[in-house]
Formats: sequence, C-alpha cells, structure tokens
Amino acid sequence: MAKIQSRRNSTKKEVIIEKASRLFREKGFGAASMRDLAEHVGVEAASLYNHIQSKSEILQTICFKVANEFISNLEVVEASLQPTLKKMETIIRLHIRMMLDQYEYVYIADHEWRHLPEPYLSNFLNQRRNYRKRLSDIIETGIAKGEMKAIDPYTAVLVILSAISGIDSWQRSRKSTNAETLESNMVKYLIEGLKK
Amino acid sequence: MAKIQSRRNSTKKEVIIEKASRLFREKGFGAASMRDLAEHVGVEAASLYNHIQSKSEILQTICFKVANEFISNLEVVEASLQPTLKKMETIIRLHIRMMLDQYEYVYIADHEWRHLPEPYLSNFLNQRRNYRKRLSDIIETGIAKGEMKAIDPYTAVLVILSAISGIDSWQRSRKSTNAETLESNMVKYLIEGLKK
DNA sequence: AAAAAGAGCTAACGACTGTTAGCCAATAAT
DNA sequence: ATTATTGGCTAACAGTCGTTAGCTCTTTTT
Repeated sequence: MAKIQSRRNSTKKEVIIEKASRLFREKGFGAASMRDLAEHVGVEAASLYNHIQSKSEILQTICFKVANEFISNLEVVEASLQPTLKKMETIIRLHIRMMLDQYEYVYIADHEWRHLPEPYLSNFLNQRRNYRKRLSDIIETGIAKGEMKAIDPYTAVLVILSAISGIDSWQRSRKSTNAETLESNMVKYLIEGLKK
Repeated sequence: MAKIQSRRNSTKKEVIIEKASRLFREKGFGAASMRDLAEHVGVEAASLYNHIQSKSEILQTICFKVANEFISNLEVVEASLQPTLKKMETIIRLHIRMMLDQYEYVYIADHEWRHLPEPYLSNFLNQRRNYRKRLSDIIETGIAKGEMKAIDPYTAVLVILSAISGIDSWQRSRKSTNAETLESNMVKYLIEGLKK
C-alpha cells in the first residue's frame, strides 16, 4: 500500500464523501456533478474513481451510515428500562442532535434517498418503515400502560419525525438560536402532545 | 389563433404543467428531462416550447401558484374574528387539505424550490419567510391574550408546517387511511401542544 | 380567398454527464 | 535495489441535456 491517509485522520474516501455530502445537499444529487465534486476535493474528476466506485456509491454510503446510526441508537433505547414517555424524549433529543451536528448527512438521507439505485432503494425504504413501526410500537405501549394520552401512534411518529427533519429550514433563518434552546423548545412541544 | 385548448377545459400549457408536476415529484427537477416530459404529454420535446419558455418557467409557475394560494388563504384567516387558537386550527386544516388534494404541486413547492433561478429564488424565500412570520405572529398574539400556552412561537410554526409537509411520506405507506381521519388525528396532536 | 398564427415535426447545436483507458511519478513492500 | 501498488493526470467515449432553427400543415382571422 502507498500512503493510506491524507492530512487529518481520515481516508481520502472519507474526504470525498464529506465534500460530496455538502454538495449533494446544496445542489441535490442529480444536479451535483463529479467534476464539481472533484474540484472541491482538489483533484481531477477521473481521480475520484481511485477511491470510489461510482457516484451512487457515495449516496449509498451516506444513506446507510445515517440509517445504521439511528437504528443502533434505537436499539439502546428499546433495551433500556425507562418509561415509554422518557424513551420518546430520548429519541427526540437524539434526532435533534443528529440533525444539528451531522446536518449534511442526515439531510441527504432524508431528502436524496430517492436517487438510490435498486436494490438499495427498497432496502433503505424497508429499514425506514421498520424504524417507524418500532417507534409507533413504543407509543402504543405507552398508551396501553396509561403513560400517554390516546393518540394515533403512527400520526404521532409522523409528526415527530417530520418536525425534526424540518429543522433544516430553520438553520438558515436563525443561525443565532443556540442548539440547547431549540432542542428544549422542540421537545416541549412534541412531548406535550403525548403526555396524558 | 389556432385551436386554443385540447380536450378537457385546459390549455395545453396547463396539461404540460400538470404532467411536469408529477414528473418533477417522482424524479426531482434536475433528473426530470424535457424529453421525458414530452413523452408524457404525447409530443416531441421541441414542441413543448410552443407553449412554455423554459424548463424552469414550469417550476416557477408551480412554486408561485402554491405560494399565492397559501398567502391568500392566510389573509382570509387573518381578517376573520376567530380566536387565535381557532385561526391556527383553520390554517392547519387548510394545509392538510392542500397537501392531500394538490399533492404534486405542494410537494414541489416544498422540495424543489431550490432549483428556482434568481431572482425567483430570493423572491420565493422572502414570501416563505414572510408567511412564517405572520403565522408566528398569530401564535404570539394567542399567548399574549392567554389563549395559548407560553411556547416559542417560531418553534411551533416550524413543527406545524414540517409535520404537515411530512404527510408525503405517509401517503405512500398508508393509502388506506382516509383523509378525514388523518386530518383529525393530526389536528389533535398539533393543537394539543398549543392549548393552554 | 388571402393572410396570419398556432402547433406539430425533424435535425441539430454546444455543453455537460458519469465513467474508462492508459500513462506516469511517488511511495511501500520485498 | 527492484518490484508492486497507489493515486494522480490527460484524453476520450458514448450518451444526455435544454434549447433553437426551420419547415409543414391546420385552423383562425380578416
């Protein structure tokens, strides 16, 4: 092997993916070109292919990296002994933080998954459906245990996840608002709707 | 003038825009091609230009059509004498209905506005910012009047609008759920978080 | 009947797309 | 010291993109 990493403790592949995530968010996957990406990496377009296999491989990497992170976090919460309302709060806070400090990645997994080629597309959608189902199961349990008010669980999941993913349109307009304030405001609203 | 309308009471331009809205939603603005669109309209790509000026003119038409509809609806609500909580409920129901029966258009205005060329882009974002500000003003008034609980108004607006725009990811997975049920579930959750 | 305009077509332009081939220099492994 | 590998580069392919030019036929207006 020749030199395996550039400056900073990251592979060139990781650099490419990082720059790509920025570009994909700004322009959208379809409108972002490899020559565009190459320029941001500081290399010719063809050279990218020494590190990646294709444009859509980048998208796959990003989407499944995010998906896996959410799923493994959910597993920890599921296994915990918290009451259901607290579980939901934990998950909500986690989503908000992911959104805030891995913004580019989360955004792409949220908005650009459409451009995944099969079979990755189906795979991704299955994981997403499964994830949502498990969240609504928590709420369902919460209602059954009398810890939450009777509300349609899937609607609640939809509202919660959508509200959080909408933070992107906030970021730009109110960079000033600090993260903790945003998080606590948001949790307040979303949890209030679940509380009995 | 030659024949000014095709079958149905719609101009060919309207047909093009309607077909385009479907295509733009499915593939994204960048990935949808004029040849693709032409095929759906039943015509050669070049012939489209007898009715429209450019690809992005279609996007502009869709985005501002939706924006204008929302704004003029808001004006009616603002001018009404309802209590603030009722105003918000009216607006929420209106958004949900727009989302359900003008799905394609609303989706594009929500997700594809990024591809608007300047100066339309700035224009659109200004209108959006203004719209959100006016919603948060209603909530602020509601809090001041003691009709709503003290919550950060802009956070509430963000949660509400994002939650509704997330209905798209619902539609596909639960076509069965009828519109009224969805609407009432959603209103229940979103209004509950505002009520004192 | 003559003129104008609408609305379709084919062909093509120039720019840009993701990607491959093939070459060369530097580094790592033997 | 020699060989192998890595990771750059240039050039190019085959395709697609939005759009225009220029033609023809049909329909409307005068």
